[in-house]
Amino acid sequence: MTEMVTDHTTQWLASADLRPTRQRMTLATLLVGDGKNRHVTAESLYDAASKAGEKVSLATVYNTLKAFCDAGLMREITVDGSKSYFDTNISDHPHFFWEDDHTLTDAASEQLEIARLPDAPEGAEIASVDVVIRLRRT
Amino acid sequence: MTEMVTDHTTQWLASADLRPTRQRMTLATLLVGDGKNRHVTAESLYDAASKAGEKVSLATVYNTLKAFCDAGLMREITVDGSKSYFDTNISDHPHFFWEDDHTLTDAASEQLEIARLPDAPEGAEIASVDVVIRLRRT
DNA sequence: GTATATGCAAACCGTTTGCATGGCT
DNA sequence: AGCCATGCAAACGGTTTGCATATAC
Repeated sequence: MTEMVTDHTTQWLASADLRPTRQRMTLATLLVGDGKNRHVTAESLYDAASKAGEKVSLATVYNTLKAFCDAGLMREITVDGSKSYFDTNISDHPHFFWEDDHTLTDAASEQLEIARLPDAPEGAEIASVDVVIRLRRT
Repeated sequence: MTEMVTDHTTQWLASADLRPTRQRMTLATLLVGDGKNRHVTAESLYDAASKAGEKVSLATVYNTLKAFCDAGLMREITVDGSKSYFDTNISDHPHFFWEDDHTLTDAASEQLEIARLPDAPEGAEIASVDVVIRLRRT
């Protein structure tokens, strides 16, 4: 009888029909291995993989993050013109952006209440509403 | 007796103690000459100046936009990872981002009502809250 | 005259791509 | 076997910078 054990990370990849290659498993484990949400840049994830002793090229990190986003497993967040952030939390929620160290964290979506939103102009519909709360350390 | 005429554009520069050089006057006129708000990228402003027959280098457009932002005359808006947008409307207000043609327009701030905002985490204070409403043409 | 702005081209940095190699099914 | 993923290095696009020249005050 075949063992049917599939951990969280394996399932995460399988749910998007992405082959569980060594590199993808490495990155996916770093991203969702512990079930927590994470915000990374290509560089930070590359560094994390390198520090973990895993060999992945930076181009593959970029390609993989893009693949994860295309597959709906992650979301790309635009907060800083100079680099891209990727979020494992794909639900609609606001973000804290720490201006001092250019870090991104989640804000609880229940704590944000938008009572009224501008109407979409003629011929357009709202695709999404991005809320970024910029923080300064006191 | 000296003529004291100072038009809107001249005053705009003067209010920020910026020397009214030919290039700055050219760009400032394109930006606020008619009193309307405008959203530009370095490239779009450079093109506008070129089409108007004015000679300004692209590097100067970048430097000038940065100078205008540093002086508090404009605001840089982050909506698209790949380029920077600059807004002549420095008041706090939400933006529409047209995903189809990567264009930025203002949304009326009176139409946005945020009833509740997440508390800033320990040791931090809210610097600003950016709201970007992404639009898709229907 | 002196400080500052400009132009140019080269440097920069994050990201993407082409192509040859290697791995998954 | 066949398709897809990977790695590398080169290309890319937006932005910045160093330095010589020109301009405002």
